[in-house]
Amino acid sequence: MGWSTREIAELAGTTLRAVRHYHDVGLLDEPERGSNGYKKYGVAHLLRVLRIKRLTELGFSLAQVAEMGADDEHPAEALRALDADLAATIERLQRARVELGIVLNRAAPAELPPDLAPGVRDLSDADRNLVVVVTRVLGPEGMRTYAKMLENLPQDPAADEFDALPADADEATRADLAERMKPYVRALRALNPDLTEAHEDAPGGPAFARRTVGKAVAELYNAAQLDVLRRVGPEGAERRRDDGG
Amino acid sequence: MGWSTREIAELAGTTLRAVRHYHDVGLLDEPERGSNGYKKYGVAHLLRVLRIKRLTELGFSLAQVAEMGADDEHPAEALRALDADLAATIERLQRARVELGIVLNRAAPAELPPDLAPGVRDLSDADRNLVVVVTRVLGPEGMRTYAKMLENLPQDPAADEFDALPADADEATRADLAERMKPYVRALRALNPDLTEAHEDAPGGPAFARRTVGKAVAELYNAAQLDVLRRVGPEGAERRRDDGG
DNA sequence: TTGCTCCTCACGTCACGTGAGGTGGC
DNA sequence: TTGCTCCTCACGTCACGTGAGGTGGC
Repeated sequence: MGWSTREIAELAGTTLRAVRHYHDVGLLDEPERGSNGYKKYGVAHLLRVLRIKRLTELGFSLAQVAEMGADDEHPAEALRALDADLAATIERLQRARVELGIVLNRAAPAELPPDLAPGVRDLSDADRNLVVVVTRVLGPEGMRTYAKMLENLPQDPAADEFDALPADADEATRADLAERMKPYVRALRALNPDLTEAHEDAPGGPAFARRTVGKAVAELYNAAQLDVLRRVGPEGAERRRDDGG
Repeated sequence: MGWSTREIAELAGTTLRAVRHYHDVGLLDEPERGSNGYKKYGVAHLLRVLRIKRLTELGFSLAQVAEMGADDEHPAEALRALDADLAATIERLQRARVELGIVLNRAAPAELPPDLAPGVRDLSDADRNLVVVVTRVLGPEGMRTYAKMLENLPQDPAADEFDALPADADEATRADLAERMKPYVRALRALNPDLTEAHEDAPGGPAFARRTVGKAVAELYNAAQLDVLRRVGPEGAERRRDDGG
């Protein structure tokens, strides 16, 4: 009579080591031993292990299980808190699945908030990376403005040319490209007059947002591209199609 | 120029220590240092940290992130496997919430499979614990038979008396109670003829199931109750209303 | 000089997993 | 004697958390 450690473990659907761990942390009383030193577990132990297992599967830590004591009463408060946790976790995982779906469809890199994904599909690598950085510094209001812009990007006939511009492109090429991009930038500004204030509610402050985006631009585009941007925008390279400052 | 460790951590929405940990495990290259030894991070680092963070939030381990390499390609296979994992986890958590709801309504102890919960509402503590043990040893077929029995328990007018029977109840009391319980046991057997084979598909074998349930009965009821059970059932105490052997 | 940020060890946490080395009954 | 199960240390794992002690620019 009396179950071995392996037996209660299997009856409870858990492992040898888990049962011993519950002894170690004081969650489970040690049973009597046989003459050979083997533990001999009873029904009370099995019920206890089942209770521990169920509660941990529900998401309680062993410390919380210990606090809840040995009686059969489950404090309603703890249960309700856990239920809220579970609901939040489920929502988080469901959002994760949605994002996974987007990534699987190659619609956007995984680092982007899902609502920005559609507008970003046709951008170059550098542009997409810039979008990722910008989304890290804007506040909620600026984010909305920015997302709206991405959804309504005008056609830029010189976009491919800009993206492919070699770092050592000569002066004439750069000047010509800048001229042909000016109408695009004007159209962009006309379509998105609010863009100028997009950085205003940045959590780190407008100045930090501006510096951060400026640094990203400087690192993501090559020398010739940066020169073209300087010629195109009246206020310097920080103001490409992606920045609101 | 160049972000500090704290800055990329905040830009990426993670912690100082996490960024350093990514260095430690080789997931993130160390950036150049300033003359004071401070690290100076660039946009590529930020993008990398964001990628690591997004992938780990999706449920990948750091080792898996490392395997996926530094490029922007997310192996579709890994993503699909993860998606299946997420779906399973969500289902598990949703089941957990359902069970939480049952426990909150005091309808059953948390250790019971949810579909058995309704029939168990009115049982004594000992009976409920016996049900818990029985559900640990039966196979799927036996479980169905057993659940059906719990849903159709006949009325036992002597149930309260049995549950309250003191361990030192005298001979006359025990004999009388046993006589009055016999019709109940007969009715139970008539309603559930399959119960005799409920242990046949037990995963640990019928013999183990029988021994386990017998041990549980012996521990859950007191001496007088066990004596009554012996008198009531033709085959001994192991055959109370709960056992199918 | 005082604060503040940065740095590098290095041990702690949580819930066990995984041998390492030894014993006891068939 | 060989296998098998049980036992007790005790270190390992994973993704960081948390001080401990020291440095550098304002």
